[in-house]
Amino acid sequence: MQRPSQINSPGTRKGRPVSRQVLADHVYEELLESLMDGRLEPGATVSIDGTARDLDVSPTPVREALARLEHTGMVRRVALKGYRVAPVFTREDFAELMEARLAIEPVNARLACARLTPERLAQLEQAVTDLKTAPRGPSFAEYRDYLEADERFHRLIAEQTGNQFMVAAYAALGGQVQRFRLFGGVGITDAENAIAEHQAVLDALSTGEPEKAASAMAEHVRKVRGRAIADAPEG
Amino acid sequence: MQRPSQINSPGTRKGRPVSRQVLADHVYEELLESLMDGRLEPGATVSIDGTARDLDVSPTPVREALARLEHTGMVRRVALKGYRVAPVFTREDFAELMEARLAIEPVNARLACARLTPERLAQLEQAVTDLKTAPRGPSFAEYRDYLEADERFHRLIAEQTGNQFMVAAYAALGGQVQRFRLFGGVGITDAENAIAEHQAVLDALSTGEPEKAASAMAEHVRKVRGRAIADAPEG
DNA sequence: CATGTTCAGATCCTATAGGGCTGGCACGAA
DNA sequence: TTCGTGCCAGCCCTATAGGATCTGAACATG
Repeated sequence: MQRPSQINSPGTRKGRPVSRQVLADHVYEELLESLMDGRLEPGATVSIDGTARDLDVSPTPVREALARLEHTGMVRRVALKGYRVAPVFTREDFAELMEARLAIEPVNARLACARLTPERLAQLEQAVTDLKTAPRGPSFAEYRDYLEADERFHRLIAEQTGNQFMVAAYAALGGQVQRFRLFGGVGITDAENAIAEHQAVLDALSTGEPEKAASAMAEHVRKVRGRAIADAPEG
Repeated sequence: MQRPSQINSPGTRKGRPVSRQVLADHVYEELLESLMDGRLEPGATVSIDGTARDLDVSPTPVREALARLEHTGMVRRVALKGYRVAPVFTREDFAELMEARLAIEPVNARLACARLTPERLAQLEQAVTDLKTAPRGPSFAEYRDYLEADERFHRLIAEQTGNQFMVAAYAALGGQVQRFRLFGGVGITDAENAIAEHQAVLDALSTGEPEKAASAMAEHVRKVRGRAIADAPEG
């Protein structure tokens, strides 16, 4: 084997990392990052052998990583032909996503309200703070942190429901990823408004008002949809 | 290679099957069936090499199939330790599932109502018919068709929303599978009631009443929850 | 008896080899 | 010029080999 043990080199076995890494995990994260950074554009083919060469591993772990990615909808597979990055996000896709978020996220907000713990609340506040302080320059890289904080806020609320299935349902929307893929299709010109809306949701949660949190979340999603459609460069 | 080409043997190349099979797909379906039939019990280890031997294939396609299954929540993986069938469905898990279904399925029913096509309606009617005629004997095998028809009904409604994300969210609930895994935890003693409730949803859909369809679906889920809790053998 | 060590078999994980198919290019014929 | 044919490189897919790691049992030690 060419790469004996970058992971867990024999000399450093003290305490042992809680969750050891496997090459396929590394490949998975690498591919995910490429997808979110836009280095892999929608429609591009993702060659198994090619990716293996790029990352200097064998095709086996790449296959495993891609099999997992396929289930997220980020890449699509055609038997005996290989993987492709999922096609571009159309306006209709966006409308569908917002419709689905509108069905799920207000419920999450309501449920989260009941089971909110102080430390969880602190995490939410941190996310909103990060939203406010994140740079918002013109390039993609400068929006990365903003988008990450945005996604983190919504994901935290899903997790705070304490309901594994609501988390799974939220994750099925491509939470983390769709947000990134939207960039380019609809620019982010609504930061100030969006921050205020997040703050409103947070306030309702911290004061323990479930219905208010739900309606604030619903309003947020609706407004995001409205602004995005207004900003959409093509029709 | 031991198994030269069961698939696409060179002699039979006429027209070519539209979607050729790959060994990993076959393994995936085989494992899924084992899981649903209960041959693989919750908590049991799923050995990669062992499965490969059983199915007479190499470990490579087995790894790929398991990587896909992991993302469905049916099996869990621990790095360097292997895969296990997901633990048993507890009462709390069940409560969470119902809570999530209550958030998602009525919305699906409402959306489906708007976009219902005649052929789609026919498929729904077929599902309800199958529910009525399926055998309901004492053993698991005799409930298979019933459970399948039940799941099909709900999945069809999700698909009829025309919203890919609602379909994904529904699928995230483990639609197909959780139902099967419940067996043993909560018996199916409510067939007659459940059929009537399905019929009510179907009626509302066929007469084009979105709100009525949504409320009928909500009532159905709530009643399923109620009956299951009443039937639960342990608590 | 309790606890730590050693060892062997099973298992996971990765690399490599090779078969089969696909797509593109060159080359030649109409 | 255009079309058809053959070749070749690249890719997907599966099998196999072997190193790394885990597990459980036998064994030794306090």
